[in-house]
Amino acid sequence: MDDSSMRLDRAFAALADPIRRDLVARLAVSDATVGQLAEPYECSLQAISKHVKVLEEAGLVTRSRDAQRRPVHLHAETFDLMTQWIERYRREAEERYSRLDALLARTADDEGRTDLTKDAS
Amino acid sequence: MDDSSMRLDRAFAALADPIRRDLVARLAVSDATVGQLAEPYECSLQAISKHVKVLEEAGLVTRSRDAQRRPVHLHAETFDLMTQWIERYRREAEERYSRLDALLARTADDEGRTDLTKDAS
DNA sequence: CCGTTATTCAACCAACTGGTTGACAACGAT
DNA sequence: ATCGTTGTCAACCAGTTGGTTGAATAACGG
Repeated sequence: MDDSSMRLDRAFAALADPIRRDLVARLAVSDATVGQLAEPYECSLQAISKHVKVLEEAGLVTRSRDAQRRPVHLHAETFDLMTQWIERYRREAEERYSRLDALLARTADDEGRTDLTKDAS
Repeated sequence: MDDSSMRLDRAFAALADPIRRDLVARLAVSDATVGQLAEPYECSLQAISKHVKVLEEAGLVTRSRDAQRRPVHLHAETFDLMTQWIERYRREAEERYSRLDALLARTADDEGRTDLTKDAS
């Protein structure tokens, strides 16, 4: 629904592919064109072009124009968004684990459904 | 190919869905059973059961047994793996951006293909 | 044993994804 | 103007995903 949710959808989906993660890793070293990016892989140039497009629509890279070349650059901002989302819940998970809260996990007092992992009738 | 790559595949793919991210957000507050997790959504319980399975196979949650219930807990470790991956490249992207390295981006001296965004014949 | 609760399995379906090939567009060089 | 380079678009295909429903399993409470 929400816009930042769709951005996260696309960003996570984009990185859920080893080739695209590899592209990101290589772009961290240096900007590159689609042709250069495609070179090391067995697959077609078109396939890589698609991958780059996915990364671009996810906001993970941007592109400029230089003659017929369209160099690709990493775009930090969206990585930041992802980190923030993950870190928020990683921290919770860690804290709850270290406090052994898991054993007393409880909420549910708004509906018929009352107990959680332990009985409480 | 590599094992940690597959883990990242599954983890990123798992979070590329708003329902699953919502499940994670709710599990950060408290552990819960599949039934409790399913309640707020319009869709079937089975669908949520599948979502939880995806999260579990991605290593983002673990489950225990308590009678017929199978409470779900957040598992920090995999979040950590993701953060580390992302942060590594976010940092690069940011540094390169602030140094305006983008303008001089160059590598390629190992093959016939020589120049990048600028000519160098 | 039998019923209830909690959850999963199985089969199916529509939509999406990652790959292919072939044609085409954009630009620079000649 | 035409050619080579660089990249995209379009159509297609196989495999995966997210959802459905209905049946099955697991664990407890009589």
